[in-house]
Amino acid sequence: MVAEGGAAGRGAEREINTGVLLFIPYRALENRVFAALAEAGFDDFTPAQARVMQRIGPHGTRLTELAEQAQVTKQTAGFLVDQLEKAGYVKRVPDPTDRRARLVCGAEKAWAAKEVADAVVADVEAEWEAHLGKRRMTQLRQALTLLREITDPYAAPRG
Amino acid sequence: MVAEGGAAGRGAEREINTGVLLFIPYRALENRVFAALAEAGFDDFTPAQARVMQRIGPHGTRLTELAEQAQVTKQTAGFLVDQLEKAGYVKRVPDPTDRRARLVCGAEKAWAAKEVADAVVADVEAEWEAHLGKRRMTQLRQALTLLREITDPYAAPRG
DNA sequence: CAAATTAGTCAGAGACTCTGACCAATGTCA
DNA sequence: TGACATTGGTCAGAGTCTCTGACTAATTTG
Repeated sequence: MVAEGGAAGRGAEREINTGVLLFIPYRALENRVFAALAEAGFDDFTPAQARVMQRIGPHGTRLTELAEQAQVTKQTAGFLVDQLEKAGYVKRVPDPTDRRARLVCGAEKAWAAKEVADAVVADVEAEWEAHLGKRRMTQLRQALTLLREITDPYAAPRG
Repeated sequence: MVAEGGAAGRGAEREINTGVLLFIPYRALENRVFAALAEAGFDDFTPAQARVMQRIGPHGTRLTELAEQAQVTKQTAGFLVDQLEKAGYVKRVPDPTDRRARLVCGAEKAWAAKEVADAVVADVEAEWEAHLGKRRMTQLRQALTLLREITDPYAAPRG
């Protein structure tokens, strides 16, 4: 994967795997958001839980759908939602259109946390833009959005 | 900004968090590499182990350094290296410069797996380039490399 | 040499994720 | 309508990942 087969060791950044290149800023952003949330008192959920919570739509989302989007099994998603429910971030309500299903909905606490998270993301994006320049930042987002078409099985169909 | 709440709804891709945008292709690439490795018979290690193995330099790397770069504790890194050692992917040799330390070195099996992985990464990058166009792909990598300067605590600082 | 630092291990616990088995509601189709 | 497959979800159990805390041993510092 990474490593630098024949190329020299530490200095040689010429051929860094694009995957790693993507992961590094992702991880940095996640860390920042997480730290800020903890500082704001939202320290009672975990990254795994957050990755599920993030995907809850404004009108609630089914467990199975959350599982697919987060790329975990429905059992895992169920486990994580249980924790989130106990911590007061989400609630489950019956799905009026299907008596088998329930909708996982965000609670007040979740929206409050989202507000904090959104603010940090905005900060970090601003820092990145300052470093890259406005043009390059826009290009970056455009390229990533385009890439999503062929890498995200759950991308909203364009058009 | 604005919580637009529609993040999960199908139409609203206007304000997708840059973090998610980074994560989607990263995950897609990782999945592809992992599937290809499994198909080639390298099915006896896990993603977590791979993330450590990936960071082993050509001349071996200390456990502590692996831990820092992979952003896990040294205990976790040690645990993962134990598994990799049992599976025959790495070996530990004494560090000639420090008798406390040992260097984690890749074994033949690791280089063989790396060859498979590199090939898949090249394939996927080619697909991405085909989708984005050569110019945009280059810009993407440039932007990410630049971003690394402020998001990767282990980036080679000098030029 | 004493003290502080650094490399690494051991032990224990919590968190994450999976497979397999299962139940209940829904959809399909003759 | 009634058998059958599908879909939404849970329960149980196991393996993996990760952390904190406490510890040993070698190195560095003064």
